Amino acid sequence: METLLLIDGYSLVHRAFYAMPPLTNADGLYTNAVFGFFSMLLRVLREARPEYLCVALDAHAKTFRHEKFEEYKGTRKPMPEELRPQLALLRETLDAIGIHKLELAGFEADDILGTLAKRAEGQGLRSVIVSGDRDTFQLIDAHTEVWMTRKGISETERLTPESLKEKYSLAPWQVPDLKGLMGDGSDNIPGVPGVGEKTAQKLILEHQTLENVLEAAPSIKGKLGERLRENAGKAVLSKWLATINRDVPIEDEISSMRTPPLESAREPFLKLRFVSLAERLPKGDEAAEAPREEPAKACDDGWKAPLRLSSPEEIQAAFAGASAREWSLLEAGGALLIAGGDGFTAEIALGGGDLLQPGLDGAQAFEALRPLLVSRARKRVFDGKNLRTRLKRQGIELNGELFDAALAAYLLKAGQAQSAEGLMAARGRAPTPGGFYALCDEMRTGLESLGMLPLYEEIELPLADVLYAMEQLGFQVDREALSALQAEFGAKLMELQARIYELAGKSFNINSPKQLGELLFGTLKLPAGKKTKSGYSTDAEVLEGIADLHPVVPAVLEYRGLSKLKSTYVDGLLMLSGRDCIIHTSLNQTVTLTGRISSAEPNLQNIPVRTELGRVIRKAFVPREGNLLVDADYSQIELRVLAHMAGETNMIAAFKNGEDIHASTAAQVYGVPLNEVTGAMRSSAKAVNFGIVYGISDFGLAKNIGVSRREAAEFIERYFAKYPAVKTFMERCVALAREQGYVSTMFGRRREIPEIRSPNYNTRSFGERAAMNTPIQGSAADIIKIAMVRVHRALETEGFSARLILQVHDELIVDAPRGEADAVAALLKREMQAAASLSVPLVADVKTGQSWYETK
DNA sequence: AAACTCACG
DNA sequence: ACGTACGTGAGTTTT
Repeated sequence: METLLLIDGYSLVHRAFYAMPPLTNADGLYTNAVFGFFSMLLRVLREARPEYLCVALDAHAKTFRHEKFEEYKGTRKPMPEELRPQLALLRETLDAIGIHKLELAGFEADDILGTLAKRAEGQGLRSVIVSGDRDTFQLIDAHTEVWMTRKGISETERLTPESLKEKYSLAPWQVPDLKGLMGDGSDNIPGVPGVGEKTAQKLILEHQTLENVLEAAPSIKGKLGERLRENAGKAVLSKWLATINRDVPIEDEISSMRTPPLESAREPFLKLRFVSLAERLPKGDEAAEAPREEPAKACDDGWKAPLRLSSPEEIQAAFAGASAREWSLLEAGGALLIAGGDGFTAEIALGGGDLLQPGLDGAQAFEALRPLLVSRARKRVFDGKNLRTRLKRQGIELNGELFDAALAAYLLKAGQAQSAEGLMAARGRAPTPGGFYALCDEMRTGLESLGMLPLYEEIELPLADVLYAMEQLGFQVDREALSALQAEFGAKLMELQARIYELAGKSFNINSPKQLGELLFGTLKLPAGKKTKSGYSTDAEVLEGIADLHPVVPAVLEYRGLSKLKSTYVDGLLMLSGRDCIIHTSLNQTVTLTGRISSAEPNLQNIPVRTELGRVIRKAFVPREGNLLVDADYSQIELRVLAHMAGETNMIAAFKNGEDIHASTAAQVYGVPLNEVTGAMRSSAKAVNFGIVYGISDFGLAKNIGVSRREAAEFIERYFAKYPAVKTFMERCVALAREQGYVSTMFGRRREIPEIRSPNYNTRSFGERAAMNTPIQGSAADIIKIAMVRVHRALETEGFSARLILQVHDELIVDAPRGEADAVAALLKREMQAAASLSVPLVADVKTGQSWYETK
């Protein structure tokens, strides 16, 4: 019988941490917990010899199932500083070895273990669960053993139904009942106060279930009976908390969790300086070579053993007669992995400094590969935009049609940590050249079966080239204007600082929420508003609430605003613009859960605009010499998408008539003619429209517009009465997410929403709002991506030298020669409005200016 | 590394 | 009884 080994990752890492002396490696990194973990894993692997292996992790340090009992958590010790970084190290190392790991927001590792063990049984497998948590005893059955760590991690005790009965006089299913009575301090399960292990065991032995115990409580005498009666509710909840959920929506198949060859742990171990562990791995030539070929065989793709190339000459010779029409090219694990469609594979060790392999540096390797890179052959890569950027620096153009595994992986499942090694590991492939080549086939098939090939081929893949061009071109800034602002803001901040110290009667760090809170709510005794995890909140909302009570408060608000502007924007932009006065942002295509792109280093999608003080920063964003900025933004694209997707005739009519949508909503909801809508009415209608897009809740709306929750609820009700199709649409989004586990956009993009099935109210509610928001935000993102590809192509084919330089979610910015500006403005408007055909018009407004400030 | 705050759509 | 608006990235302080 085949075996599935299931590891309770964090439980063991914790045990290992406290069991091992606090070792650091040569780099000063704490690695004791990771070392202990793998030491234990190697031992268990030798004993269990599992065909399949999976490490379950809690998605968050905090356990969702227990959030309701925050008040009991006072006693929980915070995670030691030496441990926290090791959790990331553990994940990395698991990925590097190719060990399947699983974590799911909203579910604990226990739940994942329980679900997989149940599934394994259905597939005729035996399971071994390794954990330090006695909660897992409830998972024991005829096909499932639990191996409990002993004496730290140096031993494990194997538990079967028989040994559990013998040792604790307990059947596995009674474990939650027992915990319901005795509680569990380490897991924040309260239990019944005054009932410990011994009493709980006695009670369960006598009555079998918790419910029976409580039923019998009235006739139990003395203090014990009294406590049971008083804490019945707590006990029932504790039992529920201790019950492991065995129906977690896990997508990964057990078949994808093949135990990797132990040899693949050697390099990661050596990297961590775990020399003794590396030596415990199976030695000898047969062990070193066999696993290299085995996974390729398992993939049945007929790969030859990889050529190890270590000099430019070898590389050139190896590729001189290359004939494959399609290739894969991946930098991973310190090597360049290359496979050809004809079965050829090669590995080029990179990095120069490795102990085992001397290796070339990346630039040398790419230079030697130049003929292949510039050829028209098709290429499978991971993150083509990044590869292009790298190659550009050494003057190599990447030609040929690409398959981009990073984009494919993002479409298949947004939000999972992205690395080629991780992807291969998750699908049970060894990190070999052939493994990557085949992975790309698998992902393409995956996209096809989900109907996402058009989204991939017609939107994301061409968009990557557009984004590459935008990054390369960059946005010009007026450094002198920024320097002037730097001086101006700096001087003003000095003045404000002096005034604040005087008003406060002492000097302190105004940027420190802690010190500011002590001043305002301690020394000055001003009324504290919200609290944060660690003290009083001092955010703008709170400060505005007490601004009239002490003159230092408005001064602090002003200081805060100015300080933010100076450090984030003025100083930050000056630092990131070189002498050429060009800022190159990174436009990331695989970050957001909804399909938007994001901008970083610097983020040019959050340059101030809402206040005049901040807006002046946009005066420093200018076109190139002799050019103008042409800026076009979609008008109300999300609400138009909503009207279309919901098929809400009332709202569609308003858009068709070219009405001011917020005023129109106000007229509907307040039941007055359009011309009698007041500013206040429009403004609250606008807030409701926003709320709808975000996944409405009366609480959120009430907070935003400052009315009672009841009034907000009535407002929403009236809104839905006037726009019934919107209500139906929202309900359908939530229902779909619950049933199928994901929601979709107009163009077939998917977002998985596991939170919607969480037992935790907050987590679940979040899932519901995400289910309502994502189709809207995501469809709008699809549309502007289509527009970008269209605009980029139109500019090229129509012979303009104007080019796109930035996107800000519903806005496109083009740097255009003066003479082209009017034609480009028309082109932008035309292409953006034609990007999608909805049941409402798509409207884009275009403005031209000498700076970004002027285009608003 | 995490918390807090705040800039944008 | 509970308690959040959706999606991002960055600077500063604190742990």
